[in-house]
Amino acid sequence: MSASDLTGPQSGYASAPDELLILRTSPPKERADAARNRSAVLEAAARLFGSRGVEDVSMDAIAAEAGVGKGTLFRRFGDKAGLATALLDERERELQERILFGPAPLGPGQIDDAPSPGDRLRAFVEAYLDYALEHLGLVRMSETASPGARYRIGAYRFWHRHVALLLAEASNGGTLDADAIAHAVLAPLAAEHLHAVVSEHGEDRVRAATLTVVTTLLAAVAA
Amino acid sequence: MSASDLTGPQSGYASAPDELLILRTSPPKERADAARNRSAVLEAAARLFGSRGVEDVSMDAIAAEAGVGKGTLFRRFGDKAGLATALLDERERELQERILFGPAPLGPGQIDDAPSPGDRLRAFVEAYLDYALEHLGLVRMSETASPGARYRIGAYRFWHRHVALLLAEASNGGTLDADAIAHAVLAPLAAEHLHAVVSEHGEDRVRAATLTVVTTLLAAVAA
DNA sequence: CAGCCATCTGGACTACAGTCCGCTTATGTC
DNA sequence: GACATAAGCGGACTGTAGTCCAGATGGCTG
Repeated sequence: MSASDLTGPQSGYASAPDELLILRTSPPKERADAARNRSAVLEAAARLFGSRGVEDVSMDAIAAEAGVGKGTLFRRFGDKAGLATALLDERERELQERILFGPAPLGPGQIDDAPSPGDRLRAFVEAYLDYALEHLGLVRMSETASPGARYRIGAYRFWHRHVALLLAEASNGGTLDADAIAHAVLAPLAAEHLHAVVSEHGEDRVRAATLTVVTTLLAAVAA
Repeated sequence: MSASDLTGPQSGYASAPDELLILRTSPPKERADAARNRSAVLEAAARLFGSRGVEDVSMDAIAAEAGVGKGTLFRRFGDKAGLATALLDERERELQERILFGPAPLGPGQIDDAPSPGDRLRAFVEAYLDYALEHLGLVRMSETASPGARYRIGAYRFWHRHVALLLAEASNGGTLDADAIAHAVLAPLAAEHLHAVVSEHGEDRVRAATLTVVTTLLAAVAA
């Protein structure tokens, strides 16, 4: 679920632009008070996360800061992971659009500068690391606040499909279980993993190591 | 911490046999009542986890079933993750010993049948998957019950060191950041990841995909 | 055996995530 | 403008992880 909340007018839209057309039916209008509360919550959450850390802010505190009841907060965002996801929504969407429509090597580029799938995959890993490391606290909360959250949110499905498609393309007809291998490629991009490893080795080494693994995989797959 | 509790007589012993000698000082004797309670808790926990699932058993329930107070439970095992770790202790230790001292290709073998580091690494991944998939509920609890738990427990350090050593050996003097890459290799072995991917693709595909990634990495590293 | 004290005990207590449901209010209709 | 009704609201409530500390107890020492 990468839409900014669970019940707003955009609810039901798939997270990825390439799926935008699927469910255009009946965008139910959002009531004025609902809209007011929604933005109040998001602003309050951003404020609190900024001043104390993401870890140290309770849902009660957010509700109080926003001046709404707890029930409202939870009905709107489902749980803590959903709230984090909503806050990340814009950044995430932007990255997804660059991947789908942007310039090479991250995006498909133009006909005359089409990048290789391998280049696109490496570019994806770098861009994703930029995104995740910049907002690590939030991403981590969105992935771990409830068990299994990472694999349920729509964004993960998007990354997974993207990686699987590129792997299949790179293998060029080889018998490769692209779906399953894509999960393995995404595993070291989990926020929990990044958090632990970055604090041990620093961002640069983590970036380099992740790229090494992906690059060697691509080399073997293309052969 | 792979010892079976936090305060018992073995506390302070490092988890891996190759570190056993480091801290032999003052194994404080465990009081009889403490020992009784410790095994009561472990038995109660095993019983409850077996009958309901690991997810659906609260610490209160375990304390009640064991006939001890909550304070005792938490002082002994730290938190839910620690309790799970204690329950896994024996199995984990056994695997660690096979790795350090057992027959090839998982262990170092004898002088005349010494396996290659690549073979040992593949054997490790297979053996670890056997272990983790067999006890997935418990392993998952031990890794996720508290945030960052996976990377704090001694067992992870052991697996990491083992993988890093094998990678370094396999690269045969190449300039390889074995420590950082070892983390990336271990990422798809996280219980949370296994849980999600196995329920999507099944054990066989997950095993195959993980081995594919490791194998391609080894091929590139050795070259 | 008596006394001392470190260790251990257990349940009351806090804080937090998440649920529930009776009440309020915005909005479309006549 | 009044009404009907669906949508939304919020705070009381529940269940759980984890903390704390006053008192009990086991095990050493003389």
